[in-house]
Amino acid sequence: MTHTAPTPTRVPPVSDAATTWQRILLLTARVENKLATVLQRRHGIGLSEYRALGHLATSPTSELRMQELADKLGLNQSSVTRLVARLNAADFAYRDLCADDKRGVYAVITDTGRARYAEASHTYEETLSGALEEEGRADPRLAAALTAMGALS
Amino acid sequence: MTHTAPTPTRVPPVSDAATTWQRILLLTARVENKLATVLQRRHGIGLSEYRALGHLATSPTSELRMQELADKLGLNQSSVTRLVARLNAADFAYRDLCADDKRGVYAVITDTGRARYAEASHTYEETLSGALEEEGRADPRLAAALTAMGALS
DNA sequence: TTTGTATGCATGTACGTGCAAGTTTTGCGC
DNA sequence: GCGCAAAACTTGCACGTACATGCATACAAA
Repeated sequence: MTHTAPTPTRVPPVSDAATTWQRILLLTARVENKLATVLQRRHGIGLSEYRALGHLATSPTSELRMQELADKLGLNQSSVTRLVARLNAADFAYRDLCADDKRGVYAVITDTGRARYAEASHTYEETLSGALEEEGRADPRLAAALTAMGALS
Repeated sequence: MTHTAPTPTRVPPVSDAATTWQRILLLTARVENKLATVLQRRHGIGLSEYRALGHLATSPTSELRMQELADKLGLNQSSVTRLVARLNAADFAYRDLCADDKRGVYAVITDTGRARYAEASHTYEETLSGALEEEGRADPRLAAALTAMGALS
């Protein structure tokens, strides 16, 4: 008889769902990376900063509670505390205490912040749709999915 | 005539592509978070560790060059240096020098690592498909897109 | 061989984020 | 009114990652 090597654990095969999920993650990583790089180079702001400004700028009152902003960004409270601190340091936003609920804090966008966002949004939109089109060309199945979701026209 | 407030910059509307992209990001954040939490709680390993083990385990030689691993994971080379160091500390992998190219380093999975991956993969696969189904139910357009890509059956 | 350049990693450092703990305020039951 | 849990933030700390740099090796040209 032949020697049997000390059998290493059999590893179950990777499912289609997991494989596809990996593709999705690599896609988002590439796109997010490109967005971050371009935004930083051309406008000197990060991705979270940009998106925070976007939410604040499109708020009817130009302000948002910290927790609201956290939810919209998919970050937690403490991250938003520091994010708003950075925006404040750059004069893109300031903190304002709620009169009615003294626990609450509003993040309010400044005109400077609004202007910076307006400039950057052109870059952001262009870069995003460009990147998505490119990804779509490289993977027709992805293109179909993105179109179905409204990210590609 | 009426007073005109000091006109703040007009902010261009957010495109459909950007809105959809945000939905995709929030989706991936939720799913990745759930995966990370469950994997950490039930098996004591992080997401990057799990995926690295997966790539190593499914490699025909049970090993990968550092840079290869970085590409597959969507991380950069320095992150992988530290990732493999963590795997090494946990006895899930070890570093092996290439004989032919003395610059090169292989990350090699151990039987312990392979076993841990095999255990965790059940959890991972279940959690992933569960999360995707749930997301799909909450958003039919997303369900269609995920199905088109092969992530949902 | 020697020189110059590229490749493959490792290390120092900085940054953004999450978690846990702490503070202040609110609201509720009594 | 009083106590007390919950809510809204902030802060300390640790972790994972990226970028820049450095080092050793490989390769090509002279």
